[in-house]
Amino acid sequence: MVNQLTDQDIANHPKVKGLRMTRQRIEVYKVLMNFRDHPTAGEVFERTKQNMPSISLATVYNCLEALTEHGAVRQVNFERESSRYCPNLSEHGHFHDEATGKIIDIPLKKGASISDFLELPEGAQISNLDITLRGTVAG
Amino acid sequence: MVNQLTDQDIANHPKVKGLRMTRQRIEVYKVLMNFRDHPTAGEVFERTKQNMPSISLATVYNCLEALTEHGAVRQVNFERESSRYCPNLSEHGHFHDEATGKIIDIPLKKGASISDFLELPEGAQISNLDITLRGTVAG
DNA sequence: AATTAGAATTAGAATTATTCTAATTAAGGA
DNA sequence: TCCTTAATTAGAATAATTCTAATTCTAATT
Repeated sequence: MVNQLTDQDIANHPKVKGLRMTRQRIEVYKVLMNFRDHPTAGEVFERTKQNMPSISLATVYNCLEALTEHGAVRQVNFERESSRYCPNLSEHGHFHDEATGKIIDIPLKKGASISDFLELPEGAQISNLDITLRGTVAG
Repeated sequence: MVNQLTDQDIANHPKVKGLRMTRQRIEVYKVLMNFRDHPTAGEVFERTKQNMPSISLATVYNCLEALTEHGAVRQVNFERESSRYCPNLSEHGHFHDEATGKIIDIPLKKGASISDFLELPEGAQISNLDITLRGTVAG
């Protein structure tokens, strides 16, 4: 896959404003932005090594943590599999296609509210919502 | 906590019909049914040892797997924390209270459908749905 | 340009939940 | 009771992630 975003685009992206963008963090974020297939830390490591062979796995973990804590990236978990990383920050769920293994983002319907759907306890303040689906897609 | 269900109740529970209920599986299932607080495998191990000191951790894992595969129990995951186990088989989500650490079951509203809420892809067949919330409850 | 203090990176060790292995034991039908 | 199969067990192995401690980098300030 051809990269669409330059290092400058990445380093100046509004989502990373306020985070010190080192060379390594730029590479890691670039991998996530240019291959939006929900890679694991190990996969990100393999991909960043293409451009930056000296990067270490620990650094990839550190960068992913920094990006996640900063809110530039979401960590996605399927059961206890390796965490996966996703630069799509809009509210969305994840559908794991059991036939192909692909993970696809599922947008929330406009205007829909989680409280229309769940019996939330009185006074609940939701800081985080994860919706994970498993199944197949016809076709 | 005082146990409410006897071994006979447990072994003959409709949800485990068709599953060979060994002494160990009875103990494990009893722990889940009598303490409905979403314990980890390690916590189940500690609790079953009270009644059956000879049980091994591997067996607890095996029993939990057998019960889960049989559909008598649900495995619940929060990020990459230890798996937790839940004998509530009705469709529900899980709310993780960040203040108390408690996990509570969140029923789906009657009549609500996931497709009212998410833009599912054409022809999607959902085999499994997980909804996890994190936050706090006033009070 | 040099200094410096704090942060980031690195390699490798450590951790931890879970799974695997191989041997033993138990269950339940013949 | 005997027999076959499945379940249990202890301990080793695995794998993702985190930790440690040393080094290097950054960027602000002199």
